[in-house]
Amino acid sequence: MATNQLYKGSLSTIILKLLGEKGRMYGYQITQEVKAISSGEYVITEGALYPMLHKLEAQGLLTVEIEMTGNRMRKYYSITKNGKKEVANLMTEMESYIRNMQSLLNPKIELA
Amino acid sequence: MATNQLYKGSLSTIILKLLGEKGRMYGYQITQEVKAISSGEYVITEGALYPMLHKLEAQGLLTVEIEMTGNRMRKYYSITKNGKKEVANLMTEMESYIRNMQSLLNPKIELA
DNA sequence: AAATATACATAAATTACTTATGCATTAGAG
DNA sequence: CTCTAATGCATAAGTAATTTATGTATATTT
Repeated sequence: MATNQLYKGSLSTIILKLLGEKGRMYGYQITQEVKAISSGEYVITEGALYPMLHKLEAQGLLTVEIEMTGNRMRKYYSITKNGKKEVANLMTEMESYIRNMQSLLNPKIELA
Repeated sequence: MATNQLYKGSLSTIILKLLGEKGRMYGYQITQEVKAISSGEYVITEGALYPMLHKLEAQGLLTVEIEMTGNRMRKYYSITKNGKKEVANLMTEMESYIRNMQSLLNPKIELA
């Protein structure tokens, strides 16, 4: 947290893409997965995560199933058909953003 | 311009990097340059640009020289020594961000 | 037994931005 | 030659994605 501002605006893309690839996940699991993949460089705060999950659900992009593990609640989220459409748009925007940044900044990034 | 949110947080990096490379530029010129390089996909609004230039100047990262072209004012900005240090940090953050996004959004393919 | 990790949640504060408005000069189109 | 668009600066109000702070409860590790 309190890292850089660049991650602003990418949270919904990350959540939807992750759920599209990995199938259903619960909130806490998403934070751990993202932290691990980013080598600890992107830590999703709970204050950002949960409102975003609720928003994406309200928009019909995610559905939720509540399950109990012992006495502990987990809310498993899955991507919907509309969510898949939306993630395609968001990915296009992200690719466009990265391309433009590379043109503007010429950062030393190895492209896939 | 109601485009996407991804550009949030990258304005200072873009301005400082551009000034570091191209030498001095004035505000309007920066907007045109960025619009051109991004094929019109990133349009810096004046309400974002001018306050940011003032902020970077206040932080000692830019200096300004006012010049008149006929009766029209131009404020030419140049990067300072501290500005160059800062842009190096910002570039590292940007590279890190892009790398992490590529990891998060382009999942590794399992090879046989 | 106490601290840390897991797992959810929301409210207030922050902040980078968009939108809107304003002023003045110069170039170009009709 | 007149009017619109482009050039060039500026600031204020509103928006929204976040951070920070706080809360509750269970499970695990030290």
